[in-house]
Amino acid sequence: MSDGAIGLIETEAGAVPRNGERRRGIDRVIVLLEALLRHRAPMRVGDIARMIGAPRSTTYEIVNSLLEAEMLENVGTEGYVYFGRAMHLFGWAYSHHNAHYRRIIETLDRMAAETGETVQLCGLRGNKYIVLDCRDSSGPFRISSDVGVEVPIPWTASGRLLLGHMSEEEVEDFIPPGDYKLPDGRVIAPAEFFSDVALARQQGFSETAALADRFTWCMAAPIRDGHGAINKTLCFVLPVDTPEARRSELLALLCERARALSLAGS
Amino acid sequence: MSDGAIGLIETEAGAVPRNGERRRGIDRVIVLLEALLRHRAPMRVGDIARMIGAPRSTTYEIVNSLLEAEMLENVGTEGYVYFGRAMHLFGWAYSHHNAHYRRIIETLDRMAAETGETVQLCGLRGNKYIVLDCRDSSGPFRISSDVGVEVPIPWTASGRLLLGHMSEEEVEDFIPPGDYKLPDGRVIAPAEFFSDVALARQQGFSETAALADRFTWCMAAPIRDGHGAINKTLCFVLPVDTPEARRSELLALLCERARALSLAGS
DNA sequence: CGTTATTGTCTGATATTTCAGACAATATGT
DNA sequence: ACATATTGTCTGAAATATCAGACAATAACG
Repeated sequence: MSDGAIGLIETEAGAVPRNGERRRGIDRVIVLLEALLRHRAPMRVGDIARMIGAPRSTTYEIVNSLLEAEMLENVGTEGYVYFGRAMHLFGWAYSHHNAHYRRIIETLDRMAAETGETVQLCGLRGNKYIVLDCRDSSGPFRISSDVGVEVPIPWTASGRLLLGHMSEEEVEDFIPPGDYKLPDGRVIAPAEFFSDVALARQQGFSETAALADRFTWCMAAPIRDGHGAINKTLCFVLPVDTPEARRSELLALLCERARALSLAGS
Repeated sequence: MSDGAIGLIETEAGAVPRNGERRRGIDRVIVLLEALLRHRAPMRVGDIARMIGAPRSTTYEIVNSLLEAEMLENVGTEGYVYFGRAMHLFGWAYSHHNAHYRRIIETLDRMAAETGETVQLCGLRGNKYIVLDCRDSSGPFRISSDVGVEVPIPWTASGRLLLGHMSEEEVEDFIPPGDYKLPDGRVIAPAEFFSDVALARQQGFSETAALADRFTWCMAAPIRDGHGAINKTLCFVLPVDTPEARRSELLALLCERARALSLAGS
């Protein structure tokens, strides 16, 4: 095995593929790309095969097709592959076709330039939180987090805002029980989390200090769509020891910019 | 038909699919995504089917799979689809896994901020030129070009640099004859183009004035890889009437930054 | 209103793709 | 040097995904 722990990814649909069962090439491609995204590093074909639970011969076949299309590309000389140039182009097309998204990205750029802090755009993917885009701090204290990696919602300030439209019961059904457990072993009481969500809704912003890790102070403000719903949030990720004066200044900026990006009610 | 001209895309391999012939789902996916990239706007399933030469029933099947994976997403309410969020995440992973590419992007950002001009990163895709990334001018005179769209190499300043490693004969074999014809009908003499390529190699930069269109002055400088080869170029796209003093100042900046991004020889 | 084109969903049959397994050629470890 | 694991490539055969075409339901048009 090349490195790290590589486990079998269970696909949503068929739990245990019975023997003699086959899977469609397209589905293999989808699972493969998602596996690569989670792994966040080039992988070898053999490891990919194990990770997505596909036969090696099939995996070679698929990988070669994707390589030819530049959706994947070879990295290094040891048979490693990772996302290719075509993916960059598709992703670029996605993020620029839509005027609203373009404005958001411009704001992200401007805020990063003005403040020098780490700025993120966040949202949900299923019942997990993900960073959709970010600009890393230019300072020596660089906290960077990976775009697209799924994180339990209760670990995040943004998560508290993004559940604002749900009742306490809905939130309870929505969050997998294990997601209240933090990386350091502490467990957030669900009741406490529900009241955090309510507070975030009332305040119109959310903050967490040293929650998912000991070093960061996160603050999030909602970007509302045309119906007033919160699909995305704008966040600062600061060193936890940032002085209060600086924090409140940044919070005000964050809320102002997020409000400016929100669409008028329909 | 919804809009615009939608022609049949010929796939590289099988010229005319004989009747009774089938195509693999994966290949359909690849052709579909490339078609969507060229079209640069949301499309309806029926139009996609026509464009990629696939049966409608197959196209629905594939599109629905990709929608579920968020590789595509619905746009509007009229059955239009375009690239989805997952593509953004895959593309982001591509462009950040590699330290060199990250440095290039930072340079792009900085140059755009410092000069306010349109800056591009360009490269080849097969025997065509494409813009890999860009930062549009902030000024009122905004010339934007689409990332990922294939353009004949002789239309561009970058193209002249990117062929620098080829002999005159190789260039002749490489460029499709039709690519010497400019959008306005003028035709570049191949001999003239070859000497442009030689000049670009000798100077270490390339400029074109009012070539692909009447309004732009383009200047490109090479980014060299570890072997001294030119894979990518850095460009400014300026209004054609930019004063000479400003142009030479920008050219100097461009060459300096491109050189800084080039990797030391191995 | 009749005519024509489109959309989205189903169906059954067959051409094809996925799959298990074998293979030689390297690596890796003891 | 031996045993073990891995890589990349092929093969034949069985399971099935792709395909043509039909269908009802709208939409577009004169």
